Amino acid sequence: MKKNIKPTESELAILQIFWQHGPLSVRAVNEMLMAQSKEEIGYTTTLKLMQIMTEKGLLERNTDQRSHIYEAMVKEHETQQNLLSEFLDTAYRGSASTLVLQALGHHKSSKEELQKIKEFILSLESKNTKK
Amino acid sequence: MKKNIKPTESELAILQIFWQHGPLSVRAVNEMLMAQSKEEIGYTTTLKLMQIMTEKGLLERNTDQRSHIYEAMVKEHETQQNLLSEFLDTAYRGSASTLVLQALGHHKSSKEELQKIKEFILSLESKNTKK
DNA sequence: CATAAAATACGAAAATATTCGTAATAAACC
DNA sequence: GGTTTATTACGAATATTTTCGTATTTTATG
Repeated sequence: MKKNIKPTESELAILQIFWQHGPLSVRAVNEMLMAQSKEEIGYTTTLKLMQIMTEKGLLERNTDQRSHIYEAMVKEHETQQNLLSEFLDTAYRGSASTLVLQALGHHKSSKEELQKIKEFILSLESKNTKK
Repeated sequence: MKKNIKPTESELAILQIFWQHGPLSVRAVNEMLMAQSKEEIGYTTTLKLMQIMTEKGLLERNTDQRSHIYEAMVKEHETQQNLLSEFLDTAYRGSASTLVLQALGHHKSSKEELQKIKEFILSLESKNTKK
């Protein structure tokens, strides 16, 4: 039975780093966070966050080495899906099509991406008619 | 120059009520919040939130009547757009197409909605080729 | 106009999230 | 092995959000 733990904003920023780079030490995560935000972030701040995330089950740590190595315990796709469901409900009252239209309208997608979306819609439609 | 005020979760819930029902008193909002959450919410809790929202410019109040009437000062569409941009960045690292595919995949849309989305994509594509 | 009923004002408690200082620990190096 | 250096542990300060108690104000009503 999976819990639907919702990461906070800071936690999500850290998860993104793990999803992109795989297992990392606190120092590595801290440096990457600073690199992307261009702000000073205390090392112990990052450490504490990662410890809390480990308690929550968002991360797991390996203490074999001197500097502990953490890795994400939740999948990017599943986490996005959970966040999306909530976002859809709170911001769009559940209307996925409104969200989709706005996302397409204001955020550029490449020709290939549009093509992929179109194909997906077609596959959804054929599934419906076949039924 | 528009400020990009980001409503908190509770504030968004209140905005949703205004967007759906137009100008309302504190009591009315409080009752609607309780109706949808099935939980007891103190009247002064809702009042305080609405006062804060007024300070932030999210709401405006009319004090003509005994019980003040509030209304939303931000548009649903624009607020959604702001929230969407941030959500896209933090949860999807900016990939609108990934979000769109997930939204279509996990959240049902009607035949008509899918049709509308398809047409919108076609219009985007023709704009590209014409250019 | 005195009283009761209903609303707003205000401040602060409670809950949650973020940040960091300092102590303790480990291990690297002379 | 003692000293330096880097890391983790821990607790608390700060900030933000949410909740509510109590005082004050306003209006309705007898």
